[in-house]
Amino acid sequence: MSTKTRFAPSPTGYLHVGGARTALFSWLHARKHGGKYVLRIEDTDLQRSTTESINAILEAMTWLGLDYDEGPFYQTRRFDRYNEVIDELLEKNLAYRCNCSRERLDALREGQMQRKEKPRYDGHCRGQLVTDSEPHVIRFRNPVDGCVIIDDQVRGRIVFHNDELDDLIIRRTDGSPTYNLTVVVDDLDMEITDVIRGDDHVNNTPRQVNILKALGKEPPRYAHVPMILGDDGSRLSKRHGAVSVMEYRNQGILPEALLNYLVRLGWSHGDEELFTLDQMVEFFDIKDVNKAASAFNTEKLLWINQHYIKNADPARLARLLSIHLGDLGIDPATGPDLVAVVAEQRERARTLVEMAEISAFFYRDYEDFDEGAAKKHLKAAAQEPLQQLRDRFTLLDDWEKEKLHQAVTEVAGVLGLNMGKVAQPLRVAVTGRAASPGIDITLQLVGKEACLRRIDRALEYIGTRVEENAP
RNA sequence: GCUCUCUUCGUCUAGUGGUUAGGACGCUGGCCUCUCACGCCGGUAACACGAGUUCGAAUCUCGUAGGGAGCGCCA
Repeated sequence: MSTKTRFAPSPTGYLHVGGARTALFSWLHARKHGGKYVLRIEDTDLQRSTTESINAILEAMTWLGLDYDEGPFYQTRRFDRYNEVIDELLEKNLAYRCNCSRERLDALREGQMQRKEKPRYDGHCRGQLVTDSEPHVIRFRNPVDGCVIIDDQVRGRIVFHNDELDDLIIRRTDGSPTYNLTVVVDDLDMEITDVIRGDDHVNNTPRQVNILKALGKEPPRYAHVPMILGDDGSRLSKRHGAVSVMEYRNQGILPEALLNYLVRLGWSHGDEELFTLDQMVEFFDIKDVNKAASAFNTEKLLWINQHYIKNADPARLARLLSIHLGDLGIDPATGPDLVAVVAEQRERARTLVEMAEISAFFYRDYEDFDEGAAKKHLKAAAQEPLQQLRDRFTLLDDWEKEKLHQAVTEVAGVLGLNMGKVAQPLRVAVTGRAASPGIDITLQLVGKEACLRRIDRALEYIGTRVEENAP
């Protein structure tokens, strides 16, 4: 049977990075083996499932580029099928009706807790005759002895003793099927060969295997991948910053960077850090995934993101950047060619948001000088060089970087100053800050008119500052 | 509490009985340089602990400690 994996999120929120990594591993495993990858929405919890969540998850999957071959399937549309299986189990006496009240169940649990036992159903209704006409749930008749052996592809062999397990509910009083039943049926019907999921499901696995055995079916291969922790090693939550995949997009992270970061969390291939999607497919092996949970490190994600920004197609970056410029209220059509700006800025930004921020001055006059930069560079000593630069620039018709570079060099030469003494005040004058791309290309892209205007503004600033400091 | 499980630099990891315990991020010293960044060269820092097994243990075994997950008419 050819390989088939699935990603089965429950639509009770956005897609978070842990889910995304599980999806990536499943996707890679399927692609690696030339198999199929299916998407299934586990929406049987009618209370908590929302269409907004479904859309958010689909959007995130699309953004990441984790395309699926089948689905999305919705469990809520498969209730008839689940009932069919439940009825079959009931008929074969592999399941039974239970009318234990919540009160009895609560009392049972409380007693067990007090006796320091593992809380579980005591099988009270196993031999009881409960009719169809009264309110009841259906429980699976779990084997009482023997054990379940799971040869997990990442955890290795795990053994569970049946006497640790109880008779789980597979159909609620309201007639709806429960998770452990629906996964089993779906994975069976969809012919899933490899179940790759978070390791919070390890303890459910023996129950699912027992249901499978009762149905006379072979279990799939399992691979339980560890969780992702926050920067501080505790469970990942909103207080760690972004956890939603789409939030990373909003913060200017490239999807290939997020995928690359995620694949290296718990998996490695020698000393390699950077992988294209094709390389991931080539080298990935679910058996190489680590067992221990790993902490999400934003610094490293930013480093990887910068790598991809540096190497991305400038035209594509320009398209993405224009969105972030728009967030700043800037229309890139009103200034220099965005692709040219990107070419200069892409090795200076770790995210597209950063790139937008450091590129804003190309499109509009800065609000104020950066305080430290102005203090350091816009002082009396800068007056003369700036004035001379202004004079030369005014006469310059051919506004391109070679000529501009020449002008700056000449002013430095004439005044007997090194380049820094001339270029830095000029940079602060033109960009408002102490850091920017090379001064010549910066001048060229900002444009003659804006440069002259901003130099005047800087000269004015220096003028008032000199006056104030005068005795 | 019970069941399952995890443990190499701050972080992600390589390592499968013999290594100066390697790489990457971060931090840091330097080079380059008109600034920032990129790039390049260097530094920092780890086998949780304790017993075994062995000539030899990060690697095998058993404990201990610490962490995680599960124990729902949630998924």
